[in-house]
Amino acid sequence: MPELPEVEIATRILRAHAEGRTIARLELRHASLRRRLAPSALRTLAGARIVHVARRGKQMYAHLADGRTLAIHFRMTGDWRALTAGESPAATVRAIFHFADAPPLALDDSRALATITLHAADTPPLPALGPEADDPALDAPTLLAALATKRMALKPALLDQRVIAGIGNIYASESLWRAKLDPFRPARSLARAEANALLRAMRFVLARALGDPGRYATGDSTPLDVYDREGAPCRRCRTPIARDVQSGRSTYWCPRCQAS
DNA sequence: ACTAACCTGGTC
DNA sequence: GACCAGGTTAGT
Repeated sequence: MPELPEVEIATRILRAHAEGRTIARLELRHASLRRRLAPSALRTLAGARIVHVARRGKQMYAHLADGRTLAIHFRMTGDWRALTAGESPAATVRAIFHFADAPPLALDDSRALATITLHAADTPPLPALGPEADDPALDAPTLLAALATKRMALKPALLDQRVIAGIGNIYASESLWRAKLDPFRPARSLARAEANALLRAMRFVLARALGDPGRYATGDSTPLDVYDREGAPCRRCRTPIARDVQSGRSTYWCPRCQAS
């Protein structure tokens, strides 16, 4: 489930439930989470107040009143689930925020790959991330400069969070289709007009997904143009959509519209 | 620059 | 039973 639009919605859920609240206890129900947050660190969270919830790329941050930061990353399958007091959580619930002054909030993550990490006040959380796709300071020359440092093909380069934070496997393919760019071209081969088209395409597909009320919950959602559509006709030219693997990830594209 | 690893669950 | 999955990182 989680690519950037889903993480943005999830961040809003976390904010609504946790911002301004005091943590009574963070319960970790999976060994992989306990490995990253030792019991001693976990204990220091009792009584901590969450003053601000933010998102950077696919990462959620809960900033604590004492200056520390809890970083939550869903990775492949996470989602928040509000629990009613006393409700017994599903087997796929890997962590539960118990609040002193609000109902509990559970991290439901079937694959158990999500991470929760705690960062000291003077330690900036986690890896260097590139600009957000919607950052007004991000323009074609900036994108070109980031891509110029890469030797790999365009599509895997877009998955590097240092280029643009938040672009995942689905929207990398979707953006390249919309911009009519060949995913296999060297990342450094883009012309400025192409970088501009790519930037606009990324902003369009992300905004469309974020505005789609059916995308996060179950039910109808805007159909994707290429992702998971191998063999189906291209919505522009009817050519069958192709699938290949780049850097171990599926790439979907139209061999005709996206030929270089 | 690719592969394995981290994990579980759904689908063929 | 085998293969696939929206992410990231460590190792080769």
